[in-house]
Amino acid sequence: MELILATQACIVEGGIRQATVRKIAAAAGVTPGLIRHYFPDKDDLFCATYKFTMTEMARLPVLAAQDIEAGAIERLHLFVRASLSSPVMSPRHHQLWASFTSLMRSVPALAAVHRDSYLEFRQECGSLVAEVLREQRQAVSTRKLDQLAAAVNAVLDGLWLEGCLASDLFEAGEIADIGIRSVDALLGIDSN
Amino acid sequence: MELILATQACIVEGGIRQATVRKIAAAAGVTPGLIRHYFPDKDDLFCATYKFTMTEMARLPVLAAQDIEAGAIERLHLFVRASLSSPVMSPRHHQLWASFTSLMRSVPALAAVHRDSYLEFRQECGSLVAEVLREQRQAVSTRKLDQLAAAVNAVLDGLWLEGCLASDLFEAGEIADIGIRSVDALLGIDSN
DNA sequence: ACGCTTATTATACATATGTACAATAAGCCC
DNA sequence: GGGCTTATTGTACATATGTATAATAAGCGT
Repeated sequence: MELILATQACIVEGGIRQATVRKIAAAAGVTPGLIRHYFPDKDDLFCATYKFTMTEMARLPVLAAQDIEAGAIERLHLFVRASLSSPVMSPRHHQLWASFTSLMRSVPALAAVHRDSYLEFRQECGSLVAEVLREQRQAVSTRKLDQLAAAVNAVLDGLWLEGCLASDLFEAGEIADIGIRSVDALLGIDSN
Repeated sequence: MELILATQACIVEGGIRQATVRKIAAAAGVTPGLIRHYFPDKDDLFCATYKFTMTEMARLPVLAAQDIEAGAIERLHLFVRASLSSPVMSPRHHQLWASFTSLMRSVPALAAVHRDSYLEFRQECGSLVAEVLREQRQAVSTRKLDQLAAAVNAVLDGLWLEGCLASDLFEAGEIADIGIRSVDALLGIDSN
């Protein structure tokens, strides 16, 4: 666990390139040899760190959407706002995410982690969308539902990217506002 | 130019990690020393390759949107479809894009390239959106227009990501269809 | 043919890097 | 406390890697 946090720190500070076994060990306050005691090789450590990071990132939005008091639309809005606010939306998380996705091609295990977390997040989008539509007494085919989930997921991903990398172009909370309005538009909800 | 193409090939094949000076030179059919004759260092070669790649990717969508015969909405649709179809949307381009963005932190010059191409693409979105709104006699503030452009840009980015990485989950052309419907919804256009 | 610029190679070097392994320290159960 | 498992270190190695530089070939205008 210490090693995973140290790996995150190294990647955030200098990107994948600088995240060497030695630097990670130094950041964790141990010697390089220890890493191989816990992980068969460096890619395995990266894989564990990737998994941890994705879980960490999905936690807040999913938690926000579990507000049992709220209605479906409100829950979706909470989910969107949590996804498009700090700390989920941050240069730090983008750096981690980008670093790992760039390794998918050379490390198949990382591709599997990505696929898992992607499907999980998209399913969360799908559930929330489904509840909203049910609340609105709107019946749609599963295919249309899947497509709506993909679209909602896409807006969130895209705005998340913009927010992580160009937060200076937006005011505080503006991206989340755009996200909520966009999702409403996608689902045909009349905002205001 | 040969070197830039060789760099692309190496990154696509094995990711940034395997894109070493020697492998790039081998792919280009030259010796490693030649690279330093044209580029001060490796990061500079990466920078040039990134710029080339982004230009390459923006070409088709921008070209498609220049159809002078078509109306504003149709031009926007052509733009969306080109952005969300092969070859713009492909594992190849994703691998290139992901590799370079993961280096932004450690190579500031790459961050500048990213910022430029991002702003350019977003502005293209903005122009197309503005024309559609004008065609619809819909007046909006510049701020709202910027936000709409950001949202359209986000949907395109997000769907592009999904399509590059999970094309097996969609049928041919389905992502582009979703994109067009989503953009229509964002702009309040009644599809069909 | 000459001279100059550009293209290209060959070789070398210092260092960074992932990995391996034997040795030592620490924790813990009986 | 003895003995066993686990945690941790130190060191070594083979190799990959970016970079530097001198030497050579090629192109080309005059």
